[in-house]
Amino acid sequence: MTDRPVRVRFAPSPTGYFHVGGTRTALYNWVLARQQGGAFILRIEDTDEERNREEWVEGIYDAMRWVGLDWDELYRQSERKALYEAAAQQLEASGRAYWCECTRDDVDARAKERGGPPGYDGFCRDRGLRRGEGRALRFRTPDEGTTVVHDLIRGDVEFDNATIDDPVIVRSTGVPIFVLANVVDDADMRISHVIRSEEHLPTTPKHILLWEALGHGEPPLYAHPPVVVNEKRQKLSKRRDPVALELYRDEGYLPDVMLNYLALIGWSPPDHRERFTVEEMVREFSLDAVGKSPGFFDVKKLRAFNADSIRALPVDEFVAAVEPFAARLSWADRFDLERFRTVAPLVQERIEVLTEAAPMVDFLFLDEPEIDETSWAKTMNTDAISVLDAAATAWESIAWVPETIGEATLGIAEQLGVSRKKAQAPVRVAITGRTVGPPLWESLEILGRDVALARLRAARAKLG
RNA sequence: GCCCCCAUCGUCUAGCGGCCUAGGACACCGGCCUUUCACGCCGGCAGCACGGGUUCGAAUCCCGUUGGGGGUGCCA
Repeated sequence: MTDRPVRVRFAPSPTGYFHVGGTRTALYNWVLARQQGGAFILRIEDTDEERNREEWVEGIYDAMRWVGLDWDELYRQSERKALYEAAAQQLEASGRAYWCECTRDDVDARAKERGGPPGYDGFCRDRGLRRGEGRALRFRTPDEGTTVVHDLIRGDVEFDNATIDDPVIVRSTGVPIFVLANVVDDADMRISHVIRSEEHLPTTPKHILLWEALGHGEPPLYAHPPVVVNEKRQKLSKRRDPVALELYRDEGYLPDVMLNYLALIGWSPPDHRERFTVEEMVREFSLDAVGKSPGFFDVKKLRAFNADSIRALPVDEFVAAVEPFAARLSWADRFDLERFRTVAPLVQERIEVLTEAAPMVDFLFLDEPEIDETSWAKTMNTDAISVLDAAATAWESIAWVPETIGEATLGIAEQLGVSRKKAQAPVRVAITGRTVGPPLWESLEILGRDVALARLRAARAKLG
């Protein structure tokens, strides 16, 4: 069984935004396939017609492409219904499945009445019902014995068959349920390893039982990596947590950083490095090195990784990466890529996500700096007037390069008997609008002497 | 309720019986550098959930307790 060719699948359902948790599951699958020279299959599990939407399917493709998880084969379950129907008929014919007309309310009511555990009680098991309106097909699970899940991450997990209810496998509408379609496809696609998140572990015995009932022999190898959780340690939810991968893409996270960080929730390379490329991961990944306990999705650490990677980017790549984000700015028409290129190295080491890049140097592109009120109030005191006047005078005749601009500006401090900080701050606010930003002397050089002097005068005028 | 999983600093983890006085990273707090911010460098805070075993020796193995999570759908 282990010498079967490696064929893995990632099987998302298009019922919402593409999830960071799902990205990690996809990554583990993809890495194993690439490492073993196997196939990575993308299977869209769109059997639930009520909840699926075509735009979510597109979202899956976009997200996978963004992080570079390319697939070798693509399937959609909505196009494979005949296969599931055939499997259902086979199970019915062999007596392993039966039609049931109980509604959810019936099942609940009976459970309550007998005071036992909730769940289906096998009411229609031997009623010999035929297919018909309002009837669903249930799989008859064994009443005795145990089913063992051999899990590559967790070891053997044993389930008592008596605790496994008969699951519905075909809805009364004729549409197959996840468990059926999933097993039929895994068999048909000759999947060797089923790697899916921990939440599926409790239903895995049903998959195995079904697999055997269908006569497929040895089931695939299973591996259930732990779930990714939020700060309250609950499974990330599309509803309450910011988990859409596209959210991170739009905020300016690098795709390789996403993969690196996500891989680290539950796995680390043999030498304990934290930063690695996908190539390195393909080389070193091993399922039995995947941890068992749930991991918190820590955006702060993600940001730190991202900042680090942005800094390490060759300048040209950094500039190219910023361009699409600049295009979304409210002042996008004023943005100039070549001018940005001149400050890019200075910006690069000061941001954590790409969306922060252009706004940090907006004053280089706008006609007038956008004044931050707090910064202004903090710096534009009575000393500021003499500082601004002195700067204007000093700047008139010097060579317009960072070194001399710096010398001249800091010279004001001595001349006026104020601290260097005090001399620099009002000038920075007059020029950039804020107390913090990229190195000022370099910024001034790019801005040019005329514009610089004009901004000094404008600020001076506002002070009266 | 029942079934299943999990348990090392706040967080992600290293550790797979002696190398542990428990290592790294993020976060946080100091300091240095410095035209602001950031980078960089130096330092600090902080953890084996609890109780029993097994063993010469346990963070590591076993049992129990507690805690957390997942499942229990005609969702996936």
